[in-house]
Amino acid sequence: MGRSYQQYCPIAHALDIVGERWSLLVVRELMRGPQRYSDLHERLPGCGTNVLAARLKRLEEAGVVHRHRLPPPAASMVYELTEYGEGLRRVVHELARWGIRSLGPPAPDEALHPGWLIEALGAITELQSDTPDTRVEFRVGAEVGSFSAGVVSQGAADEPDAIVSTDPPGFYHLFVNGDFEQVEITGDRDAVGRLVSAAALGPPLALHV
Amino acid sequence: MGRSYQQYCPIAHALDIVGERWSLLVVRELMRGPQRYSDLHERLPGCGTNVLAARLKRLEEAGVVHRHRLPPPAASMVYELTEYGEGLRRVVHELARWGIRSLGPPAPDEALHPGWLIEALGAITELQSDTPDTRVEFRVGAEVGSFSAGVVSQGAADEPDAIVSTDPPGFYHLFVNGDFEQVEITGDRDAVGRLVSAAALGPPLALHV
DNA sequence: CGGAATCCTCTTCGATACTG
DNA sequence: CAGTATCGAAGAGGATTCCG
Repeated sequence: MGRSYQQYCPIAHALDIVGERWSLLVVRELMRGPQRYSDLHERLPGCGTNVLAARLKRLEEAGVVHRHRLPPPAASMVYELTEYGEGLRRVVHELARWGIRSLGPPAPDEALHPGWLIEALGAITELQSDTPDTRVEFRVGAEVGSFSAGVVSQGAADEPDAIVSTDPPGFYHLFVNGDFEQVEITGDRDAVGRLVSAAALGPPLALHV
Repeated sequence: MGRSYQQYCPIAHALDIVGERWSLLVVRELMRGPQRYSDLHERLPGCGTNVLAARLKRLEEAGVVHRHRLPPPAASMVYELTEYGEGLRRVVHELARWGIRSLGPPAPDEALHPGWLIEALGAITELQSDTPDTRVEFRVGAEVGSFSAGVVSQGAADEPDAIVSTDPPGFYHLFVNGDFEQVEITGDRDAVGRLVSAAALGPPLALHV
């Protein structure tokens, strides 16, 4: 176990559990669903095997992660978030919403992992219940996801108000800069506008060091 | 600078900025307002002077913190959050909301820092706009704070629907366990109930290691 | 006195190699 | 596949010293 901050404070306590290096990225991976040790290791380049093992053990002790063996024949070990661990989804989404403002757009040829769009939509629209009747479908590169009545789902939308087609940089500029120049919209442009406004990510930062 | 995760991901990027040990606790302190170096050092026991200096430098580079000199005669240096740094408030509050579930109540004689109540109310009621007309005043130990129309403020409330008097453990049990046994309420008990429900912290965890 | 830079020890990280 | 063992490099923590 890492060293505790030794303060009676919910924030310090939370960081005692998930504040060590790699911990929240392990959680990020498990938010995609149960994963095996080697899946995690593969998706976290730079994380030593011993460090990953230590983090998983710590997270399990703290009730964030549950480790269990799959039923035979595929009798391998998988890790998954507990109900308490699922509670970190909001934390991670808020962190993503904050981080995106100083991240900058992806390079046009940046390799994004499959499923990124659905997670991005989830984080962007986290907590937004003020776009109740808006339905928008996003087609970004090879990914398709949609936002409908406050819920994000993979794949095409049913009778969307609008369809947004773009590439990852265009998607970034749409939500971070409110820039509609790099997206192609068919249908109700205002529906997209409402979604972007509701996301309320805040202005981007000039490049930092 | 610490070592980067080297991933194009808003979460990894955010953690590159504030994921190092002590960084988010520095931010927590600055959320109380501008602070001098020695104030921060005093409030972060266990944090070495070199580590604190390094974190502040990193946070300044990243546009999270702004450092400036107070006008004479008190020509000392103060650190404060930038607009971008203020954006971490939601992250920190979500972390607190998550952490509180496994923290357990404070010891009856636990020394809490002045001003804790107002921060606790802020985190607990973060994002809760579904209690528009509720006004509750809290008197917890030496601290007084109030919640009124979605806004938290220090001191007594103007014509509150209810006044809650208790000690810190009672305050904890009220919001985390929904336990009204350890609080004394004058006025509209349901107003307090609505606030507790809206907080929606989730169930507490059994003691973890 | 406030705000660090330096020095030194100890722990943790990250990479590789190895084992049930 | 799922880790443990090992080891050099980097970072944390504590005390002291230096600077304005």
